[in-house]
Amino acid sequence: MINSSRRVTLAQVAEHAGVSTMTASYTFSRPERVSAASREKVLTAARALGYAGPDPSARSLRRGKAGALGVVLGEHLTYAFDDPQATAFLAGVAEVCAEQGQAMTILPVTDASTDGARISAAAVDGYVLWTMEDGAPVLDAAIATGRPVVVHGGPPAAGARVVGIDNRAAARDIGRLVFAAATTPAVLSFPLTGARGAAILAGPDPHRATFPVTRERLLGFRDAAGDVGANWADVLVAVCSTNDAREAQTMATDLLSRDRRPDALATMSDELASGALRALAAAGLHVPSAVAVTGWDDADAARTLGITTVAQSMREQGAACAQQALTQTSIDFTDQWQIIERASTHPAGPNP
Amino acid sequence: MINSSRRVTLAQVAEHAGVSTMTASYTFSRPERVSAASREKVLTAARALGYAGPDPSARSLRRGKAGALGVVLGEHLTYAFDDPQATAFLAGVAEVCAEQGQAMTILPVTDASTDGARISAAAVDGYVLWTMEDGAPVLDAAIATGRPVVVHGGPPAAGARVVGIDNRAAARDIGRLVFAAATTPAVLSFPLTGARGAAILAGPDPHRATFPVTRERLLGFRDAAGDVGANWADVLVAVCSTNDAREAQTMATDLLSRDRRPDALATMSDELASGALRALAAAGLHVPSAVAVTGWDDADAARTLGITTVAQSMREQGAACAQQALTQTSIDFTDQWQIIERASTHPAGPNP
DNA sequence: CTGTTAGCGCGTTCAC
DNA sequence: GTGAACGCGCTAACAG
Repeated sequence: MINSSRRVTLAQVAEHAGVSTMTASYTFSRPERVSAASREKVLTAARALGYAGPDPSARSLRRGKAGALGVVLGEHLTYAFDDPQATAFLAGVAEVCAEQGQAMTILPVTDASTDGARISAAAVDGYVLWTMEDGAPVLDAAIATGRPVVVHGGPPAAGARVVGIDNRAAARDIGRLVFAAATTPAVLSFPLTGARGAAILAGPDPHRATFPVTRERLLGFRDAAGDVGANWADVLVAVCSTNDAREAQTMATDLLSRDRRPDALATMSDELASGALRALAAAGLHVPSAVAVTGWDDADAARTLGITTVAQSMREQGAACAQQALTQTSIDFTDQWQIIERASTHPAGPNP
Repeated sequence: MINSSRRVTLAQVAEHAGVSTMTASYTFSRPERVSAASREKVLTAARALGYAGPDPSARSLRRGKAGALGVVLGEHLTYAFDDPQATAFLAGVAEVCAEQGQAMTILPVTDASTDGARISAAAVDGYVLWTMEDGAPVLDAAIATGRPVVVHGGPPAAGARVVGIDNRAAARDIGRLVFAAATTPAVLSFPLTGARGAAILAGPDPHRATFPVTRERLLGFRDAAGDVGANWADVLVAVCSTNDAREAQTMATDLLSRDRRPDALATMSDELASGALRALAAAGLHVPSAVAVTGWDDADAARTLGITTVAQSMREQGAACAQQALTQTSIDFTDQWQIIERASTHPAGPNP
């Protein structure tokens, strides 16, 4: 006997069961507060009427909780799901959501004019943001809702917590390693801004980068170049438009054809480093004796190809972001990174 | 002048602006229906009070729309985000959600006893399900909500649409190709059930598989074995517990050590096929002359390693699922697959 | 273009 | 253990 009308309500179920609405309500939210007999009557009535449980929106309104964590990926979603780092991060977020019984709501970002509205229109209890540019309107929109906001990798903002490693310190450390014996250091970089143009720049001001993570890493590489006595103005920075080995190979090939051929290549990902290795192999240049190379992330490729890299766990960082957004606890990741030395760099000497 | 009280409501904003609640409401949902002057007053008041826009849950309740599509991944979320096919599918779903201005709510599935409740408690307008087992309670829970349900790959269920290719037909086709010159065909399979045990079985009944996609492919391989005159009861099926090349390599090595060494290996993914190729290389067996091999999906690995495979677009299937759940349109994917012949099989002769 | 009325479906509150 | 009112915050439908 299935009720074919618009929608079945709790009140109807209660009436059908011959109990008050509240008894029916308790049957679904706190079954232990209802006598077994009443519970049975309610559940039977629910089945008879095709009632699948309390309406989620009504429940959210009344309780003041949405039961979901909002996740905003700064990149176009296509990129995001293609990027292993991003999916590892999402897996971490998802894990915590599952533990806490929360849904995970991914908020698509498309064009700046409507994004803010979509962010504030989302029925979520907090936000986790990934790869935000400086001054991203989405970040402001999230903060404006008054709900907890955690942003991975920055930028810092009043009303938002930042989770992530100290990219500058890590870049300086690995930069010293790869640049150690070099006379002509160079860098393979992520895009500096959302405009995403590929280009080769000589000693660009790191502050031109509006992606905080990229900026911090450039700053660290610049520190490292200084540490080994190189002049940053002479350091070529090849900016790739995407985190893609093929493009990195092209850019690296270009770098290697320059008059002053680089003899050390610090890159911002193992993916970019893989591309660089291919370019070096094609050019017949030995690694690390002719050119030293480093990556970032300690992805599978780094292990397979023997790339010295910065290890960090995106998955744990994703979990920490979710944790903080959901429970207001605080977890510090600043020092949660580690240099993994492999064959793509000269063995480090004793520390000075 | 920021209001520090609990929560700012539309009515408060309206009062502060000196207009009616409805004028304030229209300012946010249909700005064009409000005079510029009123709109300005409302927006100013909103800013003054720190009002970030209408409460999403209240709006959902009133409108009867959640503005979100629910996505349920049958696997533990960890696996899901690690699997390139799953992320491609999600990217397709996300793309359509973004187009339609809908959020994408991922519903974590953990233990069967509470999953159903979480499904029906989600504030979503429809469901897309991925990798469901026969009789999955989650599927029933989704259908019971009365909202549109689309399930990728099956199982078929009253009240749910199924999207996916004809796996049996595709398996039969590629099976004929790989088994063509074989006397001892064998199969490398996904898990048959959620229990996920690894094992080598001789001619198992395909209906033992409770994952519909796996079942259909086994049926197709069995058809193909019959087509080339092999006795299914003699066909060894190595069931891997995960879609992982390393495990596949182990299982393939085991297969190859058997008395009647297989001379053709049909696998259910390019990942499994990659593992098989490694095992064959290690055993010094030439592909395809000693052993022919096929994969499935046309992933990067298939291109790189020259694996004959079934090409299908998970991304498009994800998009189609979302489209159907959101707009009730219907898209047929049955025939949207294609055999890509590469070096891992003997060239096909003219069709009989 | 603006205002009034009347709930959306539920759960907290406080009685019994 | 159960029930009756009330309102969470908003917007459809209708006047005016």
